Amino acid sequence: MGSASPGLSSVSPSRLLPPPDTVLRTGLEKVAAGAVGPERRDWRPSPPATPEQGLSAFYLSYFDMLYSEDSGWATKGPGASAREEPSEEPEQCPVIDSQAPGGSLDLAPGGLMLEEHSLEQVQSMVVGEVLKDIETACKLLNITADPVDWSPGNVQKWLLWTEHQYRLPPVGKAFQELGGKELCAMSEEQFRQRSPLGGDVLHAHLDIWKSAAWMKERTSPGTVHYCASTSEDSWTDSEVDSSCSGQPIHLWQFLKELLLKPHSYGRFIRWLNKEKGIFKIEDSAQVARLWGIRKNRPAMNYDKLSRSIRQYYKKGIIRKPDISQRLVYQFVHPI
DNA sequence: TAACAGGAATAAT
DNA sequence: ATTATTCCTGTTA
Repeated sequence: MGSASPGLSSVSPSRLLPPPDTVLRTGLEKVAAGAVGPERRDWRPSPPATPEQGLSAFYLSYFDMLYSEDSGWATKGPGASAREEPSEEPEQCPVIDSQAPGGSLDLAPGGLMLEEHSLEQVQSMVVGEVLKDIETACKLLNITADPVDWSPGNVQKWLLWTEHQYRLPPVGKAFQELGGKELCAMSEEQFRQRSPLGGDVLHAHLDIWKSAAWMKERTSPGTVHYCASTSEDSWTDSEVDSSCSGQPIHLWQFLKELLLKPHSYGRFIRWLNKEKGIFKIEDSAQVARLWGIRKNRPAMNYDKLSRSIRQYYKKGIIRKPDISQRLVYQFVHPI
């Protein structure tokens, strides 16, 4: 759990950086507004996989994290460090699934759930989580945090990932050939022109990235950020860095990174037994798609991804668990 | 029907 | 040279 708190305390944007905080917050509000907005819900979730409303899930997922295992001040339940057993429903699902189709997010104006914690606390918490998620996405997509530096290819990756992550309507080629600089220069209106359906929300997301990059530059030009070597959970988060090491990422590294972010990817892949390294791919198509985005392999699918996993058998990196189950694999690991 | 196993050729680095 | 991708045949649940 340790990875969250140091990062947050070091960022603590609410007091340090009033202006960008508000910028980021307005971005979030825009995004959240998109979720509950009146006629925003024409599009259907592109994959039939889960019935989530993309954006509310986005906002909620951060809220959810405030109570999740690796959060700093989270109220730990009775079975705090208990294992994640092979039972159904990963921990974040109840929260996300609980949203009524009407978008009853009880958290913006009234703050119904915030009696015990000040709104500011929560906000800075959310901001911190946003920053962390952006960093994860950077590693995952192999792009820089600052959108201004993006190549057209990076822009496409970001678009694909954002659509996918937040279930936006597909934007297609609307932003083809645009570099990060041009993208950042575009107004919300221009976004809407290019992509009438989700352009505004996309713009809000980009706004968040821009603000985050801005903040990052202000706080720590030479980021050393949180590399807390939380010993508590053994090898799982030890040598997964994957981005600092140079070299193209390996599939097993990629899978571990997804596994490390159950808030974001727990619906696609999750641990069945973290100690033993047993994990299950819940949504093979989505995992393959993410992998394809990461490797710039648009034709990637689970058939091919799984072939790559099978190559690990003889190398002793991944194997099938003793009781073989569909979509379940195990990292062999001598720690 | 989708996941699984693994051979083989090719591509990417 | 290693690793991943692509395509394939055949098997399993």
